Amino acid sequence: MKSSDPKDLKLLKIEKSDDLKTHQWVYQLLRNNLLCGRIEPGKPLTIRGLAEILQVSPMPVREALHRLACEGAVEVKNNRRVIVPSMTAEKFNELSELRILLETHAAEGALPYIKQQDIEILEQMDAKIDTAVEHNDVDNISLYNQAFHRHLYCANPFQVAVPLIESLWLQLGPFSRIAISKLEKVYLVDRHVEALEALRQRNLFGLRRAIEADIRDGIASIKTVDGIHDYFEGVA
Amino acid sequence: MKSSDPKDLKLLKIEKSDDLKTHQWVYQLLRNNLLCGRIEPGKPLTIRGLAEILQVSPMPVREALHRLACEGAVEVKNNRRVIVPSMTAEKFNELSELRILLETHAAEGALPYIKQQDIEILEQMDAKIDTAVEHNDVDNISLYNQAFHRHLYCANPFQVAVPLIESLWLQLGPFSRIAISKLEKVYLVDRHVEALEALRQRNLFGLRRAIEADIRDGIASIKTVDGIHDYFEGVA
DNA sequence: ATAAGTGATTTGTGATCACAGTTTCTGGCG
DNA sequence: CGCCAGAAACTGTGATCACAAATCACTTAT
Repeated sequence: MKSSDPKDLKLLKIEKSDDLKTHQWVYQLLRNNLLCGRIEPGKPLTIRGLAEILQVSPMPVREALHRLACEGAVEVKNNRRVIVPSMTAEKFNELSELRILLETHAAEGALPYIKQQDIEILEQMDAKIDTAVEHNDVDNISLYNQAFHRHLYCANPFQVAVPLIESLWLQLGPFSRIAISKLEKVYLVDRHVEALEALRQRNLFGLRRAIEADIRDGIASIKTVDGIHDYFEGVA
Repeated sequence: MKSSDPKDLKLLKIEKSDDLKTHQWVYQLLRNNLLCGRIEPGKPLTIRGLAEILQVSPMPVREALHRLACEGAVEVKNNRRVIVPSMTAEKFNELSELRILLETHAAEGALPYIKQQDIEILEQMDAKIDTAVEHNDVDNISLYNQAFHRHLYCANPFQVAVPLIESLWLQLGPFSRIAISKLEKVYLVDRHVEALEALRQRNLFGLRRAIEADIRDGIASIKTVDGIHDYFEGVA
């Protein structure tokens, strides 16, 4: 069996709730698997192949793939082949810089709307992250971390940056996951504690600094991976 | 005839080149019409209605609408009705701030890659903008202006911010157009000349300042529109 | 006359089919 | 043994149909 066989995929399934349209279910499922790095860069994805794996008709898969392509999570080649884009060092740096730009801005915009209840929710989320870090549960570290950031930014009811930020996460996801999975142990200074403290004090500059530090820690952590350069561009 | 009739649409058609897929043609057509403000906020769009107007099957229209929804150009309501989102003052300010953030960043990243040839192309584009301004040709002012900015940012081959920026343009487009069309005469200090001068001198800070000034001028120009607040939120 | 109820129409979604372009496999030639 | 042509399989795209949900319009009861 060729390694590029579109059907050679171990997908993390999620249950399909009834109020979810089929194409939304397929989209979220593929999205999760991309963020988890379960679908590696360079992997060709086909509509019919995925439809067979997921036991749905090709139509909802078509829509989900188009949406993911629109968000930059997958790339439609000229040959109309759909693949997970490979990462380059320059692209990685650029995406990281954009994350810092947009997320510090989003945090700043959210600060005035943060209520005590939000802080409590964020504390609970951070606790879940800590637990995941203890267990070295890379999947949940990513998922809970994103949930933490999303809840913070979405406190601003006039938020429009979050979709852009999620697009960045989607593009960084597959690569980050592969890199992080090479780490023996994920160790991070808990910048979320600093962010929470800044939220309580309504300290705008402190919040921006905590968010930026949080993102930069993640980047630095990835860059400590031994032989990280092998994972840029030319992944077989 | 009800004003909300989906078929009551005067769409600006574009010729369909042969190497363009039908759904891409529909997408670009709708995109242009949205940017031109020809489809006003609040207008309901239906798949079958558009398919009949454009004389294509519902399928490519479905894909085009989904893509536009993904980019924030149209909004899919809970009732699965698709409408052009209305603008609020807060959303407008937020989108404008994000434009400044992302575009100054993109300009900075592009500067090292700008060649003499690029500067000449940009000069020609700026001349076309000037001509459009003279003739008060709002359609082309927008189009050429976007082309100018896009060419500048895309000089960086590792560019990843442009899709995000284009999403912002799409969300601002319909509203800006309606606002600008109320102006008797578009008058702007030509910040592009300043940007070009900064490019020649490889002046990073000057370039950022020119881009920011260019965007802020546009915002200020829109805000001079008499009764601008009538066009926020509750457009009939 | 107004408002609630009910049937008819329209909507988006998903499935299936036909088709053109691409890739891949295969068989025959140099 | 290597290489290239041709066929077979596969891919994405677009069209059409069936269906459930939502909307609209008309009727009816108060």
